[in-house]
Amino acid sequence: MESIDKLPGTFEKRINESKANVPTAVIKRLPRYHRCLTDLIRDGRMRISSKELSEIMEVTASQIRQDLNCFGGFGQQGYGYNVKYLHAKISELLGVTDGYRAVIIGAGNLGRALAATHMFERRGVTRLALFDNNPELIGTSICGLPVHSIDELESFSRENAVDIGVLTVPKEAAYEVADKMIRAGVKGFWNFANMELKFDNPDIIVENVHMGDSLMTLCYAIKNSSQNGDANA
Amino acid sequence: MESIDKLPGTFEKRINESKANVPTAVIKRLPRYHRCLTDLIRDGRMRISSKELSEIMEVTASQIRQDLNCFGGFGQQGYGYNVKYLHAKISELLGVTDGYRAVIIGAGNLGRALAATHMFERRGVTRLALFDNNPELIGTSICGLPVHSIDELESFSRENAVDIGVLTVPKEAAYEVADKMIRAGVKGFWNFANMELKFDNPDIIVENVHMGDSLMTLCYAIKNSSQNGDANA
DNA sequence: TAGATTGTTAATCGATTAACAATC
DNA sequence: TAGATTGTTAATCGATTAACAATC
Repeated sequence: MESIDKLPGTFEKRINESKANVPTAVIKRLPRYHRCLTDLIRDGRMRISSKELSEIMEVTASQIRQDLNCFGGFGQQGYGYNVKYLHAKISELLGVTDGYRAVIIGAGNLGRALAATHMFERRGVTRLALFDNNPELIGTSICGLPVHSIDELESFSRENAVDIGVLTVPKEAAYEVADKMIRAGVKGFWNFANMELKFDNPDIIVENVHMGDSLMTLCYAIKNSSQNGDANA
Repeated sequence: MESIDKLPGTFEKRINESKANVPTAVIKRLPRYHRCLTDLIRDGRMRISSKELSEIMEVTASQIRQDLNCFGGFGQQGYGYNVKYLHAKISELLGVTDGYRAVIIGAGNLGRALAATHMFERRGVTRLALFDNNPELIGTSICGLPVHSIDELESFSRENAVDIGVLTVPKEAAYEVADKMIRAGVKGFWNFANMELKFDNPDIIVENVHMGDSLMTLCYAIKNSSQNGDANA
């Protein structure tokens, strides 16, 4: 928005471009900026330069300025960035201020662990309920969240305007569960089912989590560290 | 290795290069190849071409051939790739055959969820125990894994040649716990403590997991999907 | 004003894709 | 042998870094 008065001749073009064409690499770095700024606020920092932030985050100052400028001029020449303002802007970009509503499907070990964290609320996401098909769990509550029957998932999602489905179901059940929710207007899935959930409709967003991939990356790095490594190195 | 007889004049150079300089981007794709090949084996497929694999995985055939060739010629011209052989080779690269040994530190909700999965053994990693400082849990067993006191962590790690520490402790405790394990010869950490664990020693490998970042990426994508998106688009 | 630091353009680097010769 | 498909080189594309003019 700031850019409008700076570049009066081209503002129409700039509005359209402001959020479009942001490189994926930049988007994936936003949560880390957000985390880092949260820490800086906690420490009472009021302002920070790209130089200093670059030292904390171990990236280049150039990258920080380039990244932030994908979304507009959040800083001020000669001053740097206002920590709280930048944090607020990035929160906005990441939808923290939109109050998305989520339900967790599957009340197994992972579902329960996700019910127990503060991860959601800390990021502006409200959890409404858990869903499972185990009659012993239905009607109980886990970490303050009611456990409902999967049979009620579609109507519940519709009536409560659920935005996000957190899938901790066995992979065989993932599509069936997701389809119900899509019919009820759910827009995004956080999928822990260890398979690539995918829909033709580009408006349905899926974030597939593969914890095992992360473990394997760790094993690869251990195997190839200088200490261990291949014998012919 | 195969490259030796193909390029007799330059083999010394090639041995050094064979595993060195593999782009990070390639390494991060290996677990997905591994998963996909596991599925193909389950389905009884014997051979596959880069073309067909590219269609299944929705990447280019060129990328698949380029990626695999970072590690040697696993295929055969005019034939493609032998599914089982390729799977075995990638398993080897990822250390699945090395039988790494892990312990989980923290028997809270996440620690328990990790105790319950088959994620580790499926990737050749053996879990030996959980550690916690809650006296009520010490001496019990969770999903077949004994829960020990944190006080025993260092000696246990040394005596049992533990390779990997899975950290599900509060972030304030992460370095203290990790340092103990490093003294005991632990080489790698799978860190869920939601902070960047980092050591000067390049032989200590850390894989920092930030589940919350993944949730935020999902929210960003929902917010910016064509359906919702910014009003001025 | 002078100093600092951004926003932005240009240069570099790395990763992906295309093309094709090698070869099974 | 002819057809298929890899391994590999060259071309393209995207992402990162460097440099500096704009400006607070």
